[in-house]
Amino acid sequence: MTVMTRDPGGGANLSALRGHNAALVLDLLRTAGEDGISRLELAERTGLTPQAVSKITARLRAEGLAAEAGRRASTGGKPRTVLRLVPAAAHAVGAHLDRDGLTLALADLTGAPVALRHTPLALADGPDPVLATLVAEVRELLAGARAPDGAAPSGVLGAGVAMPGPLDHRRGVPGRVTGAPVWDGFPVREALAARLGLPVTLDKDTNAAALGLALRPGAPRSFAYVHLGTGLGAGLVVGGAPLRGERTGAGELGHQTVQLDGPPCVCGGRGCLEALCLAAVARGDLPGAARILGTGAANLVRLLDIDRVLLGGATVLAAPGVFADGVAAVLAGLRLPTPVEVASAPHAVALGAAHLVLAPVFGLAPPGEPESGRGKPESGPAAGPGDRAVLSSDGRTIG
Amino acid sequence: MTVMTRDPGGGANLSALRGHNAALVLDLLRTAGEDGISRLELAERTGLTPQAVSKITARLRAEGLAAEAGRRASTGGKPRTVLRLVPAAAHAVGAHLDRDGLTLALADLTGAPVALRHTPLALADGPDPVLATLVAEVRELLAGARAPDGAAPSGVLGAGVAMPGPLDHRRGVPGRVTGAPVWDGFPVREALAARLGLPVTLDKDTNAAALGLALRPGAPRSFAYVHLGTGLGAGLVVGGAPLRGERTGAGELGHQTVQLDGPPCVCGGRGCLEALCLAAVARGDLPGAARILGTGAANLVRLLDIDRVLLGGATVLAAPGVFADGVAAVLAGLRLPTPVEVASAPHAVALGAAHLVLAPVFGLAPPGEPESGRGKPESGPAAGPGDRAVLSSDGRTIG
DNA sequence: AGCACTTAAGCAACGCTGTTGCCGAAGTGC
DNA sequence: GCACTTCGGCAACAGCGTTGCTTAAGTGCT
Repeated sequence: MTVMTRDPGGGANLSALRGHNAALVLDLLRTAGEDGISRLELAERTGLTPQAVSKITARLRAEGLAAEAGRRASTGGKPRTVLRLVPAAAHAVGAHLDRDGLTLALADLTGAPVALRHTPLALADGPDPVLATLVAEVRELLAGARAPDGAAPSGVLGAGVAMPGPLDHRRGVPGRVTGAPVWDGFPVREALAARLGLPVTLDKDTNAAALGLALRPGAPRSFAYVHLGTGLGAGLVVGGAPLRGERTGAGELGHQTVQLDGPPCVCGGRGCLEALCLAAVARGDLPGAARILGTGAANLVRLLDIDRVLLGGATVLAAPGVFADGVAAVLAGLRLPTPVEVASAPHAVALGAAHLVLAPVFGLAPPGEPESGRGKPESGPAAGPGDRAVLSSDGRTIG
Repeated sequence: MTVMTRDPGGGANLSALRGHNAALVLDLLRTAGEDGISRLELAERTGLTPQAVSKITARLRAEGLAAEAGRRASTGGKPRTVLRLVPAAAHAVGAHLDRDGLTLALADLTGAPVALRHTPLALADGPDPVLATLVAEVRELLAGARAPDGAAPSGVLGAGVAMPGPLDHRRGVPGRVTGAPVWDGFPVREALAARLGLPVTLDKDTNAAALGLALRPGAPRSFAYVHLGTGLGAGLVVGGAPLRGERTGAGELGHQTVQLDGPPCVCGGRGCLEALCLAAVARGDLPGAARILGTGAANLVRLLDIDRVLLGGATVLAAPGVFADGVAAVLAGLRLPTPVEVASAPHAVALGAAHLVLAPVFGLAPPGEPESGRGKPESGPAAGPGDRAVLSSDGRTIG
């Protein structure tokens, strides 16, 4: 029952312990949402003593992250006090940097959108103009999201940036972005962090979307977010956390071979799922495309033993019923009981990108940083280890 | 740097903290192997203070799990004292329950085999005769592995059992074992635990093999163990830990569709990798089988972004060069730099099964138990939470 | 040889964690 | 109005890693 999954280089001191439990409680508060949750429920769910939960929630309340919100009905004694997350206690910027446009979201601590922006933009123009636009747009976003009293949004924890792969989320650097070699190896994370004055996290668009979906209350522990738009990709969530692979390459569903002797693909292979599926779409055969997509989804379900398939992307959203039914039919034909749904959340990627920043607050493994490097301890001279100083309320620095 | 990955229901108290750090140190001692590792290196690798490492290693030495073993060369001051794991401090039984035979291994704390046994056996005979044989064989194994002074092997922590899927590692119950419906739903883990008087962990054969490979020193963080024998399956290791999926079904590589319009398969699909690959083997076309297998491996590498492909199983081992070269050629043709190797470890599954018991000692997530159940805290009335009592030296009970 | 210097590892005091035992607060139900 | 139940905070406590200092055990220059 103890369960702190190991992670090489992850010695735990008291500060880490405190942070771990605080994150755990915060996550339960987040999951409880509007309903809230009582101290005793928190104690039951965490396995901690009620007294420990009292101390932890007292700290969270002092930091402004949680607040009391009414009481439950009595069951014969003193009624339980309900605690809730304070959504406005902190915010995160999410940026979806796509081939033809930039979508920005400002999300509160619960991940709910507070402000949104969209600007056309050509990713192929390269880092300089694109990042300049991004920085300017973020500033506009934050300026436009002032509270009625004119105060800037409190506690901006950082910015999450989602863009098409391939890239390396650990180093925060894109690889050969399709059609835009100018991005290759450009240190996006560092450059943006310096210009925004905020911590920046970079991830692949599908991973960000999947993360956002994974953090919704009631989300299944494992699912695949299958995105069919101008391309085909997937975000894999296994055991509640996105599966990124060693080089952020996981989820490359588009170039799965599903036809050994199929037509050659630009990737060097034959019979790639993306090529076959998009070809069907191009000739107007949406049910055929759905069947092919369903085969890819079935492969995913069987290989990873996941609980659900979520479909998204412009092509799917243009005919959601056709794709949902087509994919579900393929799974049913293989006697796989996995439910299929269309994830129609608007701005899913931009909001998911914001979750890149929010997730660590709730104890979900952050995507960035070495994370193991085998031997590199990066013995922290900077600030006390495991401090949750991220959440002290001075994070509104922007310029 | 804090990094204790979250796990719902996983509140951490001091006892858990202690266990976590002890497991971390034990894992580094294990990884260091014969070379050993000094206290200061342990401190650097864990991020803990040298003094904390001193205390932890003192406890481990008191428990008999670690011992001093010589010193390093001086670098201008007092030479570092080398610490090593004591292999004989604890043991684990590993059982590979295959369709036609039972292989047993007794492994020491490092996972090295101390004793081995093999008996022919028909899995299809069902639980009663098979488990009776298993229990008798385990007793023979332990009796035969006495030290020169006649003492039974110290600290038998439990027994790991690996068998063909499908099954549910959480409940410890097989599903519809191919060709043997008598096993369906039989509580193997509970029944064996009661009859052996030992904790029992159940897992799929490929998962066990992959776990064993993952725990070898120098193993890559992520790899796929692809097993081609009478069937085709895979064990997936991602980030150092086996990926089992929600119902132990992950790794079902055999029924990945790689030929949309291929021949029908018993599973209900068409063009399944297993059917195509085995058909090529049956007609003597091993290079063809290797190419097909390579396509399946390439799909894995791309989907999961893993570091290496390990091949195993009787069919592969009968012509290792052909398969290794064939698979590697397919990957190279797709410009995937992933190395391909043949994992020729004998008794890989039985030893991997022993690792099912050993892994938790080193802080790797154990495969059994609810692990999250969303809300079920199973508040532990039994023994103090997180106690490492497993390793107190009275574990030799067998009757 | 002898001395200064460097590095490793243990001892003692300390701060901070969750835990335990107890008590007041705030309801229900007879 | 009183007994009972349940919630949640206060205070004392045990145990964790940390800090400051001391001792052990080498190297290298004089």
